[in-house]
Formats: sequence, structure tokens, C-alpha cells
Amino acid sequence: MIRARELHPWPSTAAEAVAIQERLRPLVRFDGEPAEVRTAAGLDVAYRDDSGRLVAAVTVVDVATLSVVDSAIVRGETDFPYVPGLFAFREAPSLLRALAELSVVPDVLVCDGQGLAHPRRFGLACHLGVLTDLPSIGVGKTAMGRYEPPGEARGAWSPLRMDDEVVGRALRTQRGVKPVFVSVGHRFTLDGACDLVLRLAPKYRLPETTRTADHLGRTAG
DNA sequence: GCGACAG
DNA sequence: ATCTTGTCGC
Repeated sequence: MIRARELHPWPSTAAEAVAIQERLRPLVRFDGEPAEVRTAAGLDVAYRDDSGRLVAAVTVVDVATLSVVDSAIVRGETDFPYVPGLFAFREAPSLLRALAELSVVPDVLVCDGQGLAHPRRFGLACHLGVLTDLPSIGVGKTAMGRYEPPGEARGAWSPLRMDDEVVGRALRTQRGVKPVFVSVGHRFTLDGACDLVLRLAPKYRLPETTRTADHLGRTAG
């Protein structure tokens, strides 16, 4: 089963959260990408009310067939507010609980948000990757950095930059749609991440991992 | 001081 | 994230 390393307590203030990100940032590894990715997990959180109650949903998708082979949902509560740059402290605790309930250990976590494309290079995908020590990537619907529009063809991409540094890619998964923003989380390469996202998104803008997890969370009580 | 700012 | 009509396209 998936068990998170207890590398830090969950903070209640922004200052503590930033300090944790800076302390964990060096633990991100760039080697150890799986030779073959057979299953990929999609992670998403849906908010029911306005009171912090949430539903964390995880699906495991067979990359070859794009069918869902395992899933888990967990109801939870969040105390941490949404603050750009501190997104993980709002959603990661519930997502880790959901991951612990899976019976299949996926080859990679496909996170709904950024990995290295983050102000301190430690977005949600890096955070979940480091705590679980599983390979992970981030696929965001909007970007934090700067980029030039990629070509129109499916598969076209352009570098995503922050502070003069390439932190990910704007990747066109379908012709005529806005690109998605791919970045490395843990134990993965940017080339491999984009290749995987394209395989997971043969028909729609977002990868099937994100779509199935989103749908599961949204239709759960 | 002003704008920007994952979900 | 979430609140929402009509509309375009497969």
C-alpha cells in the first residue's frame, strides 16, 4: 500500500508552509523514471459546500486501454485556505489519505496542478512525489509562468519559464484548444511527462487521469 | 506602491 | 474551486 513519509507536520501558517517547501525541495529526484508506465493515477479534489468540506478522488488508469482499474474517494475537511504557491497544504493531506486506500500502486501520479513550475520549484506534484517517493508529474490548466503559444498541432509545445528558467512546457494536447502546463514532480523527465500526457489525452484537452478523478469526486455524494 | 497569483 | 445559458461540434 502507499504510505507517506512523515517528513513534516501540516502547518497552519503560511510562513511555516514556505519553510517546509524550502526544506523539502532538495529531496526532489530527477532519476528513477520507470522504464515502462503501465498505470497512471489521477488525483483531484472537489469542494462541495463553502465550508471547507471536500472530496478527494483518485483513479488508476491503465495507460494502454485508458480504462479505470482502481479508485478511491475520501471525504475530508480543510483548514488551510487557498493561497497561490501553497496549494499543496490545502489538498495534499486528503489526497494522501485517498492514495492509501488504493489496492493498486500506480507507476506515476498525475497531479492536477504544478510540479517544478512553482515559485519555489515545489508544487503539489513535487510534494506528493517526495512524500510517497512515487514518480509524479504536474498537469495544470493554467500557468504560473510565462510562455509563447505553442503551434496549433496536437503535440506542439513551447517552454514554460519562471525567472529565466525553464520549469515546464505548454503542451497542446488537441488542435484548437488551450494548452495544458506540464512539469516534473519527482523521479520523472519532462520529455517523459509530455509523452505520457499525450498518451493519456488522445481525445480531450485534459488527460483521462484528471478527467476520471474529477468525475468521480464530483459525483460522490 | 502595483500587479500577478496552480485549485 | 464553484456559480451558470446557450451554443458549437462530433
